[in-house]
Amino acid sequence: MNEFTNRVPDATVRRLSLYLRFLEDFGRSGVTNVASAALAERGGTTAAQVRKDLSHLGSYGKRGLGYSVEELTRVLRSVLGLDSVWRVALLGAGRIGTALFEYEPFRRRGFHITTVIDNDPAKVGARLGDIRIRGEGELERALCEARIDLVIVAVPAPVAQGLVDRVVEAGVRAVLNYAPVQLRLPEGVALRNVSMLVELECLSHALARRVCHSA
Amino acid sequence: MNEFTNRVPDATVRRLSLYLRFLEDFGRSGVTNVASAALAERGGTTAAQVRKDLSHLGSYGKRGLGYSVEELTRVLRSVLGLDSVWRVALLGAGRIGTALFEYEPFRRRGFHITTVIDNDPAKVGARLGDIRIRGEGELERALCEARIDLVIVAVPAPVAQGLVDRVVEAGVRAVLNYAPVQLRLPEGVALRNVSMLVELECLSHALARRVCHSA
DNA sequence: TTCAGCTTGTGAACGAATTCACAAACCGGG
DNA sequence: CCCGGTTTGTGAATTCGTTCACAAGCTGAA
Repeated sequence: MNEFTNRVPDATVRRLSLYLRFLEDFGRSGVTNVASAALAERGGTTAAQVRKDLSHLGSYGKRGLGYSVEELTRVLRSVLGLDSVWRVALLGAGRIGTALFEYEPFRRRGFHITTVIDNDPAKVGARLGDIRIRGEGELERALCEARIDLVIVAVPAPVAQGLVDRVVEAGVRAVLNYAPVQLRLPEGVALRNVSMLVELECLSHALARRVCHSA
Repeated sequence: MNEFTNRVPDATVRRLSLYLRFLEDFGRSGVTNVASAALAERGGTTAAQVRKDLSHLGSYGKRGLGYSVEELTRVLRSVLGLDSVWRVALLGAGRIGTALFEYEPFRRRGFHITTVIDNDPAKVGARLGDIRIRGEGELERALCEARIDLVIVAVPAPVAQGLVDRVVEAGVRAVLNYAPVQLRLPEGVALRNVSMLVELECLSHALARRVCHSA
């Protein structure tokens, strides 16, 4: 199974991201080989699942031995597109936006936020780290000048769709959305939603049902 | 199909959370009835999906008419456990923790953060909003006094597991984890992970492989 | 070399979630 | 009341993801 013949299922990609983190930990601890069972134990899944996931990428394990931590780390980084730097623009410099901007792991993984946009006149011109916050009017120019690959949306829900339409028009093909709206994008633009509320509400559902059952 | 006979599939619960948001919007716009097709259009899914999802809760639609916005809103709030206030503790008052603390929609939905813990001596005693930040040593006492239902973990990865063990020991049954680790919890405790990195890495995978995913 | 002990890679079985397709139900008008 | 237009609720079919089970392959030791 060649890594270019088949697309990698979505559920698998999410786990690859976890495996990579575990591999980096193993590497730091000086472990050189790791079995599917060890990765599974660490990630709360099963050895069969790990092997099936990795089999989508090709055949990088050695029977009887497991996987080379170094090699598999390299392969995962490549499959996840982490061996180049991605130029990222942040839309919205509010609480969430600022927290994301300052989130160290992003930069460590090669996601460089080089552009920040906010439509609050009080913020335009101010600095976030060493980036000057630019106004909404400069959106297209900023995206183009900085050759942005990916946009993080952290603006209030009502203005998100309008901004994203312009972002897509400007040629950006990947959007990470923190705004609590369902964005509509044309085919060919990758979208990922991170909803603070959805996960919390899943938990409250679990809590509420549990109470019911024990009663 | 009665709402207490069957458990609601996980994938469905996540969508219910979205539907609720749409219903609230519809309600504000004065719409009184809504068809599955309208909810689907708004949520980027299909009418059949919406009906299947809602059928897990019971039979609240009227054929030929659709769903009563008011009634369905009430039902969803109830199923998601949103008609009571949940007492929430926040572990970690760093960038992420602070942003979460100030995230308005949490409070609007009945998630009240009444306790904040941080192990940085410089922060202990300081205030976040009108809450006094308490030290790690007071964890158990604070959880117990405030009768906490749910904990949000926003501490650095290395200390997360240790804290969560104590939280579970203290009787908390739901954990929302923002730390980039895979937490291990006993049966019966609900866990949800929000990973800033996983979603971003899915996008970079899509960009690198020229595969388009939507979510 | 051969053997014992592990561990991978993968077809096949299984299970879960989504989509399809249509009978049943409802409304308003004539 | 009956009919035409509409929309739900749901079995059946399908697609997608996970788990099982085992042959094949590697290592190190004798």
